[in-house]
Amino acid sequence: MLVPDDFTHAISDPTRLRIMVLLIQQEELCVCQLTDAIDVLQPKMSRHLSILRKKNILLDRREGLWIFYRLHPELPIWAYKTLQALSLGCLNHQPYQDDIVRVKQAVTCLPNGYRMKVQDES
Amino acid sequence: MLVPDDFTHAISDPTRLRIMVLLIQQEELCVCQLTDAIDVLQPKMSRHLSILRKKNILLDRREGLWIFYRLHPELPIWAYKTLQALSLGCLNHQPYQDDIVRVKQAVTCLPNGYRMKVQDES
DNA sequence: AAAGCATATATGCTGACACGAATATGATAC
DNA sequence: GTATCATATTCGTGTCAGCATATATGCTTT
Repeated sequence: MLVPDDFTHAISDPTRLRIMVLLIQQEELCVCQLTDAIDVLQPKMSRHLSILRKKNILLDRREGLWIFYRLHPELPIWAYKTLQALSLGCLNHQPYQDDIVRVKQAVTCLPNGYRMKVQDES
Repeated sequence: MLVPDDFTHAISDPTRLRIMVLLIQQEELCVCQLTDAIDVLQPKMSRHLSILRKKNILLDRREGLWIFYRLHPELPIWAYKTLQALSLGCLNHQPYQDDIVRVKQAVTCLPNGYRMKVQDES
C-alpha cells in the first residue's frame, strides 16, 4: 500500500513529476509518447516508469509493441488530490506547459504496429 | 519564487514532511517544540528548517530565546492545497499521528525565558 | 511455422554527484 | 554562564544519467 513517504519521494524527481503531470491530463500514454513529450533517452524514461509502477502509482498495460501507462486506479484519494493540486502549480511553469503541447504533437501508436507522426492540425 | 520542483524536493525528506504536517495543523511552533514532537537531534531539525525557510516555504520569527516557524503567508495556493491533500493522507499513518499527539504534550515556551512541561490534561 | 529483422521497452553496470546524519563549534538572547 | 538555535565539517549512503545489452512483440519471407 502506498504511504506518504514513498509518494513524496516518487514525485520529488523532476522527470517523474513531469510524467505524473502528463498522466493527470492525458488518461493514458505509451512509453514512446512520454519519451517524445519529455524528451529524455528511452532507458531513463523506462527506469522512472519502473519506479512509479513498483510503488503502485502507475499501472501498465501491454498492447502489442507498446506499453501504456496510466494512473493506478487504486491510487489513494489523498494522493490523487495531491497530484491535482500540484499539477495546478506546474501548469504555470516550464517545462510542464511545453510538455503538454509536445505530447499532443507526439507520434501516435497504431494497431498495425507502426508509429505515425501527427499532422499539423491548424 | 517557489517553483514546483523546489517544492516537491522540499517535502520529499521524511523529517521535512513531518514538520510540514505539524505546521499545517498548529499554526506556529518553535524549534524546541518541533524537536520534541518529532524527536530528532536539534542540529538536524535546524538544518531542515533552514532548507524550508530558504525556499520561502516557512517563515520564522524570533521572540526572545525562541524562534517560531509557521507556513509562509505568501505560500502559493497550489502549494498550500498540495500540503492539505498530503497531510490528509499522513494523518492515517505513523509517525504523523503520534507527532500530533506529542506536539500537544510538548513543552510550552514561556515569556520569562524558561520552558515548562505541559501537565496531563486528562 | 520457423527464421530473420525491426521496433519498443527493460535492466545491469558504472561513475558522478547530492543528500542526510552526527559531531563539534559559533552566535544570540537573557 | 546558561539556554536556544544555526552553521561547518566530515563521512557514509543513495540516486541519477548514460551506455551497453537483454527481452518481448510483430512483421516478413520462405
